[in-house]
Amino acid sequence: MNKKSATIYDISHKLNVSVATVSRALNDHPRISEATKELVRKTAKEMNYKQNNLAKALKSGETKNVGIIVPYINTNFFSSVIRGIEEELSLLGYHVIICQSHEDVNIEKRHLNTLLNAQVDGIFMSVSKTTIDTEHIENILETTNTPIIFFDRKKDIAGISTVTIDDYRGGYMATEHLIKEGYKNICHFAGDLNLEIYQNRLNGYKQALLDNNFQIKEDNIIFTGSSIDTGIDAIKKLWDRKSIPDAIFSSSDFAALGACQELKKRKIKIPEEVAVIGFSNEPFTQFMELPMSSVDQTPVTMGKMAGRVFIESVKENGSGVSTEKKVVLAPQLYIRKSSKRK
Amino acid sequence: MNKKSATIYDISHKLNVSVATVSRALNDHPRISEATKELVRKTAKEMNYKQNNLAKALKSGETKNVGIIVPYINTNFFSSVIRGIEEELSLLGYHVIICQSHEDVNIEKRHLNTLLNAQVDGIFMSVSKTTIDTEHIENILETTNTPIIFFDRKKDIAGISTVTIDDYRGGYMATEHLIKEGYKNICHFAGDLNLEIYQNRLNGYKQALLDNNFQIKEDNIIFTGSSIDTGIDAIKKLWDRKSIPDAIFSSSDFAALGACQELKKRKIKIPEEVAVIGFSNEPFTQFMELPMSSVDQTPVTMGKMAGRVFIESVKENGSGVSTEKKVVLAPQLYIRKSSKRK
DNA sequence: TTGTAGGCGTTATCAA
DNA sequence: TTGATAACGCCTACAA
Repeated sequence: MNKKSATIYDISHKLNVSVATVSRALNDHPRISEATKELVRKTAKEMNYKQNNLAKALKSGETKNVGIIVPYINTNFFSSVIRGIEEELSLLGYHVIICQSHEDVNIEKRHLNTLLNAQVDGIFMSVSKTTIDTEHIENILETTNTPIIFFDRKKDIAGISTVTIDDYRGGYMATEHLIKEGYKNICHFAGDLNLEIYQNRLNGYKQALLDNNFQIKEDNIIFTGSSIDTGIDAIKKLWDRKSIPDAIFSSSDFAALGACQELKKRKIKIPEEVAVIGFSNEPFTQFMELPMSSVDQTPVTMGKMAGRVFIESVKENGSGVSTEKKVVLAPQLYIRKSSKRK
Repeated sequence: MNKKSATIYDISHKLNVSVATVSRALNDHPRISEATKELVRKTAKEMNYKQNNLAKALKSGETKNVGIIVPYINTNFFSSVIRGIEEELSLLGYHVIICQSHEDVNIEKRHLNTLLNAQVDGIFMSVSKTTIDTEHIENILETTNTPIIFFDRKKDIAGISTVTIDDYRGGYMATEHLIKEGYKNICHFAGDLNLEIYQNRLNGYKQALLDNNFQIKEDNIIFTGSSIDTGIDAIKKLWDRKSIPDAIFSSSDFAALGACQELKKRKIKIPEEVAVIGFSNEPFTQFMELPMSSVDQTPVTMGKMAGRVFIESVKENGSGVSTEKKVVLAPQLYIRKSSKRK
């Protein structure tokens, strides 16, 4: 009952030629007569022959598979990056293997290991929030030839190429925009500073303030997560004290959304009394009651770039040298009603 | 400069034992002394040995990889289903390979083939809109043992398990809800009827009308796509003629969104003058200016169920018998402001 | 132009 | 308890 697919042996038997001939014919080897090629191809089709990439990979050392590790796949940002990578690489015959770390460094480690065991040709990853130590990653670099490419959430490790957006500039642009709109007391919802992206957004915010002769008030920096609830809590916290901000630059769209909800509840008008601007340009931002300004991360482009960086590193690996690439994409500010007072 | 990872041969050399012993020790074979096991494991770690799953797969015939083909990965629905599948299967040591068909049956075919070449243990798929003929799929069934599982967008093919939601019931529920709210002239935005899901949603809509003594007016069935623009166009078309509906049940959230936008533009009040209800419960629906009612498809659950169906079929395949499963999940109606008149 | 044979890294069978 | 060896399916020197 088991249908085993035909191998080149089966074909060679049927045709009374050697396996080598079959293999070469199937691979369009120049020194095989057109007649045999034709014959082999025809019978291969008849016998429903399918090449076993496993065997080929075992021989060649190339699986034509790459792994991707992200915290969760079902967010607009990560699924869009994956889309970009897949579109860039599937044309070149690569398959894309997806793993979710659930923001847990131990799961991340496990996936890294199983991907390596699966002999992937490369690994794309955005580190989890709990990835503080990076020994497990550096270790791979030292002991294997498998290229690793960080996208978005990177760590500074020599020899690893990265594709990111300029989060600093994103933070700067958002803050500067608020200043130009006349807001005076701008607060920032900062994310987990263990991740560079949030560190950079915060720094951009700070520098924009300084460059415009504003003071940086530590009280105006609230740490939130990337959920609606943390945004709600942040508003509660802010309004419980004296100095109330007139603008919020949030490092997360979801926290910004929570802020909008809580502000509405308190009958505080956006953007008249308080401006709100988020980060990521999640699809929902443009459909909100009050369309929300946000910083776009061009995720599909990021994925495509990451794919290209990988391809280059594969080529280089063949030639011996290997230099890391650091691609930095420009963020794009989408200004909508939530931050336009003028 | 090339770092080649250690094999069991390297270990066997170093320890002066046979490869067989090493292999058995690593696999915790009962008839190997604890001492050698310990020694082997220790040196394996020292030499940074990593099992080559390729070789193992070649031998065993199991790659522990499954393929998933979806139109696009970066939509909430598909990425959530994938999340479910990944979470269910990664625990069992499987990896998940993602392919996008871009709604093109030819790309779908190509992916199907390369996945088969990659020796995946199973294939999950949601067919593309251009998949009319299913010969290429039936062919796989006949010539391989690779189980195929359809989720959401299925085709009726004997021997293929499916996991779907009850779209008929979803359509019925949505329409009935509108009727109970007192709407009298309910129109339907139908999707591509080549896909069963849209056929079923339409049928549910019709039956709900009939069961409540409403007439089915063919004019009230507008064919839209799954984009905002098609929803806008639909409203234009409807309002250009005499009998204007007082409720819209859209088979797509995006078309429903387009409708809301166009209605607002025309100063037509939702839900007082016209009710709107969508399908898919996309994240943006709850954050809209006027939160929109929608039918939830429980995508993560769908993915998990699909994973389980696959596992069962793997077990069965070992035992010889193989019966197809048809899992139908219950849709969930989320009633929000856009359809509550009372 | 075609054939022979070895090897990729494992596991499993048969001996010892 | 361990060892030798064949086999998984393919590719590729080397030979013919």
